[in-house]
Amino acid sequence: MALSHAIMTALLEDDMSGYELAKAFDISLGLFWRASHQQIYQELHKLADRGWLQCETVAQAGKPDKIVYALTQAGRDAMAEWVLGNSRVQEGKDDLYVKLYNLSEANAAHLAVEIGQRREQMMQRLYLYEKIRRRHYADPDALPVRRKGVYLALLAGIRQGEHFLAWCDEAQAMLGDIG
Amino acid sequence: MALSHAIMTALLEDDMSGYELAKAFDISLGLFWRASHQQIYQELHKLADRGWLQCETVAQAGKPDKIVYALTQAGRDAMAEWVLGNSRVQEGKDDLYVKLYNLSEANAAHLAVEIGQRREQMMQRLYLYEKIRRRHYADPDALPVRRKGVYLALLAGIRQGEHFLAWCDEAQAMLGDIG
DNA sequence: TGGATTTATGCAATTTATTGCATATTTGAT
DNA sequence: ATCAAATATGCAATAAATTGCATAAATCCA
Repeated sequence: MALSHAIMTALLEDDMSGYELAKAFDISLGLFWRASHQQIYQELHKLADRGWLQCETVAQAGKPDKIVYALTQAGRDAMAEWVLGNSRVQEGKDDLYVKLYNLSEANAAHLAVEIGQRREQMMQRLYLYEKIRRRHYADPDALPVRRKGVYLALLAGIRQGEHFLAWCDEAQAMLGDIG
Repeated sequence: MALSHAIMTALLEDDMSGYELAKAFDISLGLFWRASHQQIYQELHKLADRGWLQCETVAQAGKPDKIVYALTQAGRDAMAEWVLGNSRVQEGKDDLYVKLYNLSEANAAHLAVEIGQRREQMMQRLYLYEKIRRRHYADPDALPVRRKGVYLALLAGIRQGEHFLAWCDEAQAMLGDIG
């Protein structure tokens, strides 16, 4: 299980509540890992039970209380060990490509629309990630070690996104000739 | 659930047994969907129960019998309808990127090795996909409609792979300066 | 004839992920 | 006052995926 590791990674620098984590997963780490808030809350309980996280209820002005989680030393040790193990790729699964195998005159127009929507979503994401990159990773070689890793991950996401946009254009051009 | 649709897509042109499907998922469709043979066999039962597939035991010379599955008309109809619905992206989940967020002097060398392994795997895949492309999709505009869709999916996979190789090189260069 | 390998299919337990609720606090608008 | 929306946390049922077996026919090699 690696959702736990994704969560602990998000907690490396900042302590966070489940709610904050859920939002963090939409942005920074979201390119590489998705998780619902239900999953996150459940995992947080498990990690706290295992002693890798500790939690504390924090009162807030103008908002309900929150439960803030922080990595314990045991948690940090577990992470350090995990990084040295072998990674597992969980290949992305995307209906869109499977649908393309079913291309016909009857659905070409629909698929062109779907691709257009995906393109739009990716544009918005890329805009966000590019902003982060320009703001915090403008000079990658000057970054401290850990941040260099974050930079590389970000770079992979951005490149992937850019390639996807170009592909969308090609695909739509080709689909346009059919529908 | 869309494993069912991936399976039925694989059966669009050729009837296949579970064993053959499992192998087909490693190649052609494998860029976009992964499934274990256990999952496939189970899904085949469900689809047959639902009337979307029909099966037939076929004796083979020099091999055990196999159970070959074929799309029924109901199955084809269900597929045609499904394509017109909204797609769901299941974002890829990859430990490697999460690990990069944990980069340190202690693990930079290990991560460089992991990236090298991934690069190698992707090279082999790309070699296969490029071969398919050159052999069967050399002139995309001349393809029949359905094959154009397959071409577009293949193209997406190849582009993604090529970008990944380039990223690996960059990442290894950066990691080399650390470890 | 015994043993490894490939082909071929499957069950069962467990872990992960999704879906659909349920609840409660606080702000701000009507 | 009430109602919507954002914040915040959670349970339970189901679906999907993974992991670890188990079986069996046929080939090939020693």
